[in-house]
Amino acid sequence: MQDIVTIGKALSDSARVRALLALGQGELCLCQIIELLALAPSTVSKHMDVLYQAGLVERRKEGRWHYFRRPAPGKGALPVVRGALRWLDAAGADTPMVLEDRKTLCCVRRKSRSELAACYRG
Amino acid sequence: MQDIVTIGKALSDSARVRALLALGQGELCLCQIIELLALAPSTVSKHMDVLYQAGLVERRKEGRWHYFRRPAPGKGALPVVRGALRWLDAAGADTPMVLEDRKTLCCVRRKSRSELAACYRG
DNA sequence: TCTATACTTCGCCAATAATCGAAGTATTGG
DNA sequence: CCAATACTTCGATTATTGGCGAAGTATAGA
Repeated sequence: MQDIVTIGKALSDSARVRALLALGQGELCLCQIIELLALAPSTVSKHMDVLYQAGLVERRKEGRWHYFRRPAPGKGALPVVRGALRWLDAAGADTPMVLEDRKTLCCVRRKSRSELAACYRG
Repeated sequence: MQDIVTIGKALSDSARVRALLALGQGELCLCQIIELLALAPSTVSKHMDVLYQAGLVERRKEGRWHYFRRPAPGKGALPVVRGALRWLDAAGADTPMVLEDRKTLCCVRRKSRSELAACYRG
């Protein structure tokens, strides 16, 4: 019950939903998500923490980079979380925003570290 | 995409989630939902409107009573809505709050019109 | 037609949430 | 050790939301 509301809250903001759907394509570093969403680093960091607290993403730290990914569909995550992600994927499949983000992500993935780090400077 | 966020918002409040899960048991009149949630009529009315705008409930007016129900699982409602309700039912199944509400609802259903209308007076 | 009922809408307030920039922390390459 | 990087946390601001009671609306029964 509290799970449901927490997950509902997590899915009640378009930035978070976009991030989650983008993660459907695979793991991303925070700076890549910042680039995708075009929001301030502190804002994106907070959004990702909301998703993490809800169990919708896992975090991994590699040096100074923080990576986020979906829990593997098969294992680990609570059924309520897996169900939410299944719903999200079905609901988001090939909607205009998702397709656009997918295109943006292709560009983002090609960017170098220093290009991505620009968000912290300017 | 906007659908997802709208549904997410609708599911981000425990009063609305409880109402939706209660409606899984069948149609309810607003005053019954007011009784279940123990909130002011205006508050509950607003909550039900949020659910309605998200497509998660249908409304029916019979005289002065306003009834709410889930869209039939098989037809009408958008797939995104049906998926959300399926997820909700799986996630909410037999959680303590749901079981308690189910018990409360049994009492509520037994109440007379004038007993239910008490919420509008005091 | 008048009154009671069962709502909805409005106006307000308090609490929560989204956003940013600035300051703080951890890591790492020089 | 120092500077730069890649964050996170803090503090402030603004926007949104949840809550209530009071006033408004629609229906029904006397």
